Amino acid sequence: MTAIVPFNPAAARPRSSDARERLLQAAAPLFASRGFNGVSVRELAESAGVNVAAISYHFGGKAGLYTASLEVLMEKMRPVGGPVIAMVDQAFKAGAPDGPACAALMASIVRHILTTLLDGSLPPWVTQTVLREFQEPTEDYRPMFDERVLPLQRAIRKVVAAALELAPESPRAVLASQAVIGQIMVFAATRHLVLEELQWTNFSGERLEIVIETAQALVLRSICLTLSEQ
Amino acid sequence: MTAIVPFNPAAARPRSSDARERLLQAAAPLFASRGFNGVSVRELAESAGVNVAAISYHFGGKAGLYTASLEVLMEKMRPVGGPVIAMVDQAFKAGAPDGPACAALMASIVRHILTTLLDGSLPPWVTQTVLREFQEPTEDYRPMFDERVLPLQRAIRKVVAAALELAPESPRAVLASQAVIGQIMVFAATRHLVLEELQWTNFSGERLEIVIETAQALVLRSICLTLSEQ
DNA sequence: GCCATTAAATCAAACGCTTGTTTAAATCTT
DNA sequence: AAGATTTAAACAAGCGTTTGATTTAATGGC
Repeated sequence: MTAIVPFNPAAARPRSSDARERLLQAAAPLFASRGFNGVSVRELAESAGVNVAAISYHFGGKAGLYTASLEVLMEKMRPVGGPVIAMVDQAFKAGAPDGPACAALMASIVRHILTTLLDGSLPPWVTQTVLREFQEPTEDYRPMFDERVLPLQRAIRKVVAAALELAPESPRAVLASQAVIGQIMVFAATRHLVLEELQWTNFSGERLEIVIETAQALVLRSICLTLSEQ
Repeated sequence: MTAIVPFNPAAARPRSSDARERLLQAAAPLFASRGFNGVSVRELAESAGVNVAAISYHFGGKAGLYTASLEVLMEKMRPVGGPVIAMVDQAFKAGAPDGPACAALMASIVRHILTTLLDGSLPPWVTQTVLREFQEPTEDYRPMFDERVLPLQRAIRKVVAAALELAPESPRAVLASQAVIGQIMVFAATRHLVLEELQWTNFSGERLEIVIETAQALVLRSICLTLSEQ
């Protein structure tokens, strides 16, 4: 009569708990491609090779599994924004950097974000889910957004504001940095369209380099900067 | 036993067919905010104030209603891309325009797109649905994409390629135009985030003007152009 | 002008099926 | 032996769709 209540995700798990891990791994790509309502618990269970009841048992229900899979997904996003934030903090440690330093910094940011997003090391369903939550947030998403996405936005805005000599909180700085973010993220958001248009199959190697160089050139020009080297 | 088969959308509708119109109007916002699987037929019917059976009767099923509502939605998108394509065609009638002409043309394009997307005349669920289909296309969407979105992309690419003196089919032109499209569309895609960040409630009047001017400045600089006037 | 005729549209109710969840027995692990 | 885990089966509720009767609106013969 009383429900078995083991679903404490943080608690030390006494056994190997095979099913839990298998579900967590199988769920994310399915949710990513068809959304929460587009996937049934039976499909999730079958894809993970476990019994349907395992979902309620380990996660308290379908919604709990979604939340948990969203958390592991956001963890995978850490290498995208983390280094960028660190780089910006470092550069601004001794006051706002000058023009050439800003240019070099922004070039590194563009390269790092596009590399981590496009080079294939990050599973495609990660960006897929983040973009979905971006425009149609579930309530679970908000804290992750505040923790992961917003600091990245703020970091980029600092650089843009410095380059354009604007106050970081001014409307123009907010809008300009949003435009810059759009310039970069569009390649992740429309990944398959770009690949189709160029008749490419992926962004590896030389092709990624072309994307990065083109994006760098446009981003830097848009905020009145150029790379001084050569 | 044989099904009544009146669901011919194009055929002249003999009667007023109240329910059909009411469903079509109620469905789009619901589908937009929660997706095809997120809305039930009973909810659709109740929201439209009609009987559940009306959906199967008039559209052949829930999927048919979705397709139909996607069509009226794409029709609402016509004023966004249509004039842009016309403007570009006009400007390129006598060969590629020179620098200043390109700058003026691109400035007009940015102004037109941002105005139609943000000034509130277009219901918010229109862009919402388009962006959703963009990254998670249903099969109904593809022909509409080819008809509406692709020509707009091509038109913008022509201008970008002309400004950067690249062949319109070259990878760099494709990528650069995609970055420009990202600069513009990011304001529609992250509409609520930008509003929240600026503590605005909408993009009307003076505020829209700031957005347009900022976007124009960044887009033009990114493709090596400036407005000659003043 | 009026009333039977006919087809379209609407309706409440039920259809078969899938959904997410729960149960209680069986199986593992220590 | 005892608790954690897995299992097949069943659960109620909701799903999209269909049914057959009823209402509505235009038509044609008189």
